[in-house]
Amino acid sequence: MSPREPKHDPRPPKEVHWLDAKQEDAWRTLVTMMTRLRRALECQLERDADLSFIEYHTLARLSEDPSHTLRMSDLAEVTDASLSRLSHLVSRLEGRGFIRREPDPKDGRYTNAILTNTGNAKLVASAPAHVDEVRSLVIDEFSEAELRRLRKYSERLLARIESSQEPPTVAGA
Amino acid sequence: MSPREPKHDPRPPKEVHWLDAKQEDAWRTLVTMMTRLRRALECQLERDADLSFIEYHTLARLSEDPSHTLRMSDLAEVTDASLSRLSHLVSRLEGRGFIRREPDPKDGRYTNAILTNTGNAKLVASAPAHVDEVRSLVIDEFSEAELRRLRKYSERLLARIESSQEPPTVAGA
DNA sequence: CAAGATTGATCTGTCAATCTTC
DNA sequence: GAAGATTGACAGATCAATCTTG
Repeated sequence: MSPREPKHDPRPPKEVHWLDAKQEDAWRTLVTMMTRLRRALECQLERDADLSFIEYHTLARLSEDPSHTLRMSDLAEVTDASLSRLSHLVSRLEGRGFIRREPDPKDGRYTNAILTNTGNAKLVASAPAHVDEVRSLVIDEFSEAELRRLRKYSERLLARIESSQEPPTVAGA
Repeated sequence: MSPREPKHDPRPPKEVHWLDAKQEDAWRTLVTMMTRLRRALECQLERDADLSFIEYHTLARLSEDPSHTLRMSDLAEVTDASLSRLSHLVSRLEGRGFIRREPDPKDGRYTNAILTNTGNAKLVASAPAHVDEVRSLVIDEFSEAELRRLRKYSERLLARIESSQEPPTVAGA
């Protein structure tokens, strides 16, 4: 059933290297934290701004560009969304008047997503409460040094994830 | 627009306490890490076991009980799911033969979710590859001391989240 | 025809009823 | 009637086409 079952492998099945108690504990705590932190933030935004986490960040990333404009594909990258998900999502935000889309005049293959005045106003109105929440749930808990360490740990995890997703290299290449 | 706009508040609008560059950086890195780690694990499980993260953990939590049985409400707690979400989810797992449900004989208000032999076999077949992934993405990156610190940080965040969700206390109570 | 983007079908999660048992 | 659980309608995400532009 498992694709990694060594059916045609002459070696005996590998012993599974289970997590020990401390590792298991650390892992579960991390998973629970990630789940609940995400949920807490989603709830705050939904309640106070009627925006999902990713909708908020879509508006936020657009607002950071001097011309309040990003290509759909770039916006997808910075929001960690697939282009398909972003396209659906931007359609909805467009329907609410927060974003509009137009083809890039330089190259019609690209679509520019543009933050409208309404969208910017929405962000400005929503940001304070959200920043308060991020502060009170995360930032205020840690000293400067701890926050640095937390960032460093996150970066190390990100590096692992990235390298695990690189296409497999050809042996001997 | 924002519910926290002090429309009828005589005090001047509060200055928003924005994040400074380091805080912003730490926060974004943490968010990105949580997003991508979750996605990496979801993908591994989907690919190797045709299970979502929460489906896997539903089977796993059941398997830890000596009688491979938990009440739906308890299972919802340990998987961090709403009862409604769990009910839909268990229906699907039941359809695949991994779980069955029966009313608690002691008290018909409760429903017991029971891991079937098929479900247990599925878990046993799926666990090694998943544990490998957790190891290679997370556990192997950190020393024992670092892992302890990571757990501690997560616990502190969890404590913040919990206390932020307590019902507001009555002043003077 | 390759890259960017959209679309539609399907699946999963959420929310607000509803049902059941004590 | 209260707690546990389920249900159905709806919103959102994913995946595999499909469409468009250069």
